[in-house]
Amino acid sequence: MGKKITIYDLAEQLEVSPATVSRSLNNHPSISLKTKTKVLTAARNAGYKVNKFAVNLSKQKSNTIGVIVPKLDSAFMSTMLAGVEKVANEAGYNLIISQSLESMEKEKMNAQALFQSGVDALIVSLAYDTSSYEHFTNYISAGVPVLFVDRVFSLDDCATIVIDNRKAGYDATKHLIAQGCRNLLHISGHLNRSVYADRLSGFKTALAESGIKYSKANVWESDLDPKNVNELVDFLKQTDVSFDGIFVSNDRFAASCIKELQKAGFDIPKDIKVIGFNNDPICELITPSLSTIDYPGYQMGVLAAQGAINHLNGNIDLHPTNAISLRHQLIIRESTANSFN
Amino acid sequence: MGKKITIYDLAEQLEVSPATVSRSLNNHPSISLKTKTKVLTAARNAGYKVNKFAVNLSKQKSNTIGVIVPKLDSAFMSTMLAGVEKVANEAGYNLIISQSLESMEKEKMNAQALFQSGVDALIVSLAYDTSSYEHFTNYISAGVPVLFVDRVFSLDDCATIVIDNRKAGYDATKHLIAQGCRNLLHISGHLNRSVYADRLSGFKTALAESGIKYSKANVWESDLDPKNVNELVDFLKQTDVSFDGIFVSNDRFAASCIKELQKAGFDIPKDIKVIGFNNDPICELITPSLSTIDYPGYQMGVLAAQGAINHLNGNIDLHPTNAISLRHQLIIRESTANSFN
DNA sequence: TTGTAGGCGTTATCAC
DNA sequence: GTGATAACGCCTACAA
Repeated sequence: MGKKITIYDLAEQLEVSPATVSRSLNNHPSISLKTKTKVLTAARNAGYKVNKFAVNLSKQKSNTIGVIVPKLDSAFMSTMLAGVEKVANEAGYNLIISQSLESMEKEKMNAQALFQSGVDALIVSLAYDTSSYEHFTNYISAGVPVLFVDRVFSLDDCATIVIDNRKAGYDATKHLIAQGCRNLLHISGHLNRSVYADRLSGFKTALAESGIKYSKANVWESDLDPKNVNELVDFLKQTDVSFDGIFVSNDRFAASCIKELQKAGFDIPKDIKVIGFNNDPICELITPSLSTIDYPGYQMGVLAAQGAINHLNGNIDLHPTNAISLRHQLIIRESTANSFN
Repeated sequence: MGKKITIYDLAEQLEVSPATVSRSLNNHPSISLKTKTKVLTAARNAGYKVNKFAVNLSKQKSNTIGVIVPKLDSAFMSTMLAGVEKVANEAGYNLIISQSLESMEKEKMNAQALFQSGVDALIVSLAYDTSSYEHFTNYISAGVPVLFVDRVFSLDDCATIVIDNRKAGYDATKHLIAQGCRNLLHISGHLNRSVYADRLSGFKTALAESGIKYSKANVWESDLDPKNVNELVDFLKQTDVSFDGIFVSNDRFAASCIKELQKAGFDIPKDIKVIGFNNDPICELITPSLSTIDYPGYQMGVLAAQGAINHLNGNIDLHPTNAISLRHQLIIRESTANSFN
């Protein structure tokens, strides 16, 4: 454990001032090539490492971006984060990632901890039950940019990276209808989350457009936790309505539904067609394979990080609005097929 | 954006010294309750927030633990990280999480970035192809504790949190044998990773114990990326040996295998029984459901974080060795059943 | 119990 | 092109 060597040590050794050393290290324009290289080699030989703590204090910034996501264990989040990380690292930023585990309380704590630790920007995908945004106001009033991805709040001061969930919900529903479904059920997440509210809205539009009457009985609001899939299946077994098409706002839950419905004697897709959302790898592993909506997690991460960094660099965002919307795609598989062998 | 308020501001306002303010804020023992509360309330009213940058510089520590994992998108990693986070947060530590995406190069870069950013400890689960540990030596020589979880290096200076993979591999194999399998194939990850080497070792032991001859033909070394499952299936279709039992070192890959084998006309478990590893949620979603080995991700995370923090607090570790091994569990499901309806 | 003053390692503003 | 020197905000001997 060689003792830390500082710019003062180098300065002394080279008989120049600490300022010169500092400037050389950061290749400041007004420094002669000669001294610069002299300093650089000396630094390398001495095994000099900048002390980030000092840099941070001096510059009052951490070169760190905080990220809060509901859970880490989905392919969507993983790729989204890979996108964020790529851009962030290239720009010299570190990431502090934390998961709210779908709880607003935890999200609050994380937000506070990240703020305390001095992140330069915050990227958030909201927890299931987050209902207020007070835990972000200190960021906003401190001028720390907050960007939302996927599960967003629409705050004037914050950018959002989303897809057109209304259209996606519409597309999914339309597909079910095109496959002959008439008694549709939409399994939604918490309607506080705009992603779910928007998908429901698209669902309604599709029904209306096809002359299918909508009532509250067509929606099942859920926390989308596979643990609770049985409540739904019990309901489906009892209900008078014979649903023939289900649009689930989440692949994992859709997969569980299918499995449990099969256990309960339903034939998917013959009796009931099912479409999910996310294009999680699970879609291709279950039987029947799951139709779904695909959307670009990596891209969303890239854009979020770029947005943050642009803001930090003081670049003017080119977008007139601060909401970026990406394209989704309907993926048709077996679970919505008309005849499935 | 109220301007930052510092302990000097409070000191001036209260007509005490900055030191007193500092001590009150950190409730130093030698400070009168009266002044302490006075300072505390004043701080609250003024909306005082410590400046972590200054604290870090002063203390030369960041109160941050770095974590590097291969990928974030598995249930195992997510729960492991939840365990780490719980313990870390309770002890006042933040987490910087990054994913190596199974690449040693990325792992190196991450390790370096985290070191630069001054983490107080590092928790690592190694990438698929990591073959050297040079990128950790600067930690060790700087006295920063490095702990490995699950996919570990056995370095003298580093703690490891693992399960008994040898025994787990043995148990999985024994189960296949007990179910009547005689021509066994083990699909392993990279044997550089001790987890996989150990499971293979257990596999061999089980074979030997049951009087089944082992040859290299009984092992298929793979990167366990579901994208490459077809190579395996092609092999299984061509080979003369009619394998009747497969032990896959990873549930996701096992799930893909099952799906592809089914497409190729194999009946699972009738023709071939399959057991995986991890107890990923996927196990219960595929058909047939997947037998596997369960192991305690959350616990492992907790222990890793505790180990790190104990070290940082200078507590003497109670364990005579620095390798902690946790218990695993065989989970029997349909994919290894003798008669499956 | 409280105050003083130096240190933590860099950066940045002036001068020269 | 380079050098002093003052921040940056907090901690902590050492004094009082």
